[in-house]
Amino acid sequence: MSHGQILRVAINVPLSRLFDYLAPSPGHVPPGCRVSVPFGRRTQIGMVMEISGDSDLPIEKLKHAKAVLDENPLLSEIDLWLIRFTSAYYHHPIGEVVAAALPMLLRQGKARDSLVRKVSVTPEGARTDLNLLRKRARRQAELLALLQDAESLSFTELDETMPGWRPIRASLIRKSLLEEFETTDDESRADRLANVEQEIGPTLNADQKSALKSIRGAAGFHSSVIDGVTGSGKTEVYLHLIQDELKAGRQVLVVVPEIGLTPQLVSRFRRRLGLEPVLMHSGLTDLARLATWRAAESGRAGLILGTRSAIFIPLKNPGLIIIDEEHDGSLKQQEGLRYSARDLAVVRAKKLGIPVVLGSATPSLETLQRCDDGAYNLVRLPTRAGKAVPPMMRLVDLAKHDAYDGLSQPVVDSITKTISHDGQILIFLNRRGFAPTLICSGCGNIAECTRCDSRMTVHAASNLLKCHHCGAQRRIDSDCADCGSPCRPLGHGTERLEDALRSYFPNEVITRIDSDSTRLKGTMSKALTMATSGETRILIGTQMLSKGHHFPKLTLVVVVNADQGLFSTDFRGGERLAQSLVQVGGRAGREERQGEVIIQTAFPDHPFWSELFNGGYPKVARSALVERESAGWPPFSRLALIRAAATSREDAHRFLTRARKLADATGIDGVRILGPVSAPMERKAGRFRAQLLLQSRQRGVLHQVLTSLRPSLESSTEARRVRWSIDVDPIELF
DNA sequence: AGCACGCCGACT
DNA sequence: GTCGGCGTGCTC
Repeated sequence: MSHGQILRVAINVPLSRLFDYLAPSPGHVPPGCRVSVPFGRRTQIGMVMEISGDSDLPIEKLKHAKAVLDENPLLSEIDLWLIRFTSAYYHHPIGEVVAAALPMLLRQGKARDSLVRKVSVTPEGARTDLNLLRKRARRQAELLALLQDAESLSFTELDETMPGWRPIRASLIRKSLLEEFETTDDESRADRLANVEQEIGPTLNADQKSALKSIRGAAGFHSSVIDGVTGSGKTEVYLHLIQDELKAGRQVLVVVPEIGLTPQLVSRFRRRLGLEPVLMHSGLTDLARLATWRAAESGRAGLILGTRSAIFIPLKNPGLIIIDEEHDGSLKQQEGLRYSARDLAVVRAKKLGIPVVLGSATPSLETLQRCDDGAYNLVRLPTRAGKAVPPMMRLVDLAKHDAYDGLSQPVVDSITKTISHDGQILIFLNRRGFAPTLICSGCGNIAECTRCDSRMTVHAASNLLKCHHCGAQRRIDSDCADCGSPCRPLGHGTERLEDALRSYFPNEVITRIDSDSTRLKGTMSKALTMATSGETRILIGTQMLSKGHHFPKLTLVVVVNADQGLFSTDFRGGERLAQSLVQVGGRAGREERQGEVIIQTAFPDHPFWSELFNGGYPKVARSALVERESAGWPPFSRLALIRAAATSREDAHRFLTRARKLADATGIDGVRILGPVSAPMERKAGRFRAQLLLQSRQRGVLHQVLTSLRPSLESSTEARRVRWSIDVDPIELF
């Protein structure tokens, strides 16, 4: 018996099933359209995933959807397929996957082409001398300056950049210096040609040519990996591939790590391709994200450049997907829907029947293994383009040389020498192990966070103790709460290092770039401008400096302490350390002068070093693969981690014990279950954390277990008292 | 998740 | 006698 069409709708709730509704009125509602539906006591926006002739529920129990929000589907069949795949593969509620795939405004039910109120300068306003205006009306000049630079800005953008601008706008409109207009965002942000002439790139060297040939050679879906050392001209190869697609009228999606999407990269694409790349990243306003999404979906944007969430953007006419820095951890989301943009890129490209290119100077072991398997086509760019030579690396033994305030004498000497040659220096700090703590000189008590199992970090400049795990902060106590003796900082923080450098080199420009020193808006870009122009002599920073920036005079990189990575408990420790050293080392040197990398270590005899120095990253990667195979770690097995956090330790463990029982009860062979165990840092932000690790040689059985586990866990009573998640292919084991 | 219902403790 | 705590159930 037919009941007309039943809409199977995904709703943004943590439940892994669809909800059935009757169409609001007779007529066809295609999948991919949003609907507003009554859900419990409230109204929700949902996505029609499929149409069905019947329902598991009695028809009379079904409600009617209230309205269809889209005339045409927002998502194509293939886009919907990607969402279903993601939900199934990562064992994550489908409604939440839809939410992750859509820009906020679409999630909230806004029209895909909303009218936007904008303001721009009139020709007269463009000519107005700001200095003259500034004398009588400072705020008016400020607003006019913004608009002279930007051409036009929306009301929302101005609300954010210049609070209280609205009354000022009125006076400027009265003077005919500004005008107001309405537009749909797609018109204003089309894939317009930039006002720059298309720049001609350098001639490709033999390696680049053969890489291009090899990638262009195959039609339809194929995965290629460009293994190219820093400076080998990977991006040049991308540019040629992108140009091919643009000429053929197809779109290209380029995904980069969070810190890789720099203005420098964008302007390079703009100059070389002669078009404005459309951007998607966390720094954009909701409206700007919608505009990008819309430009991609409508096909008006040729090149879409974004961070991991861009992997879900619909493309009208897709031609190629590029994942740059494919080894980078930020391509994997670490909360909520824990997906890997790199892995989804490959399945998406396969479904679309288009090529995918993964690029890195330090490919992940997972990717190298798939090259060995023959699943991916590996192309190498083994030499730096032009005349540049790779940097020289050496170790400084911290057992032989005291590193007062983090700097050993050989390092100080090298810095001095580099300065005399007008070179720049980058002091690189691995994130962990560099936090100065507060210790009591009497009883040795160390200041700890009250909500986490961690020590507080001293921030001398603000006179605060901060917890880097939960964000808690408090004033530095001058005396110990227990014994009353005075407290003092212990350990080398970036601040102490900076102080030491300043006393050694008082006449040099020294800039520290990290999340603390650049929290204020604009300081980051100012610091980077100074550094890239060569004005800054010594740069101090963390991982964020190792990618995407080019410092023209940089010839010396100092790695202050690499030892935490050497003895990491995580099986990925060695791979990560090698990647970050090679990446940061790649910043050093230029055509005329060889770069130098100095690494301070207390363990110069550790076998890791001889591998790295004799065979570089490929050697480290090879031997790590051998180790992984014999230990049965990924990529030779598959992992899934079930995490739980609760206000009591017992609740977290009880939930995971239940999960383990359920997993055992499936009777599926070939899955090893470890735990539950408490997380190494058990308490974080006031919650006790524990985890259960599932491991299998075959992906299939692991997923069978998870598939049967998820619904039982969702409805288990133990789940009420915990926050829990499933992490498939975790990269952070703890 | 978000919301209502329901059943036990300290307040006007 | 009520207000409100959060345990339990449910959402087509």
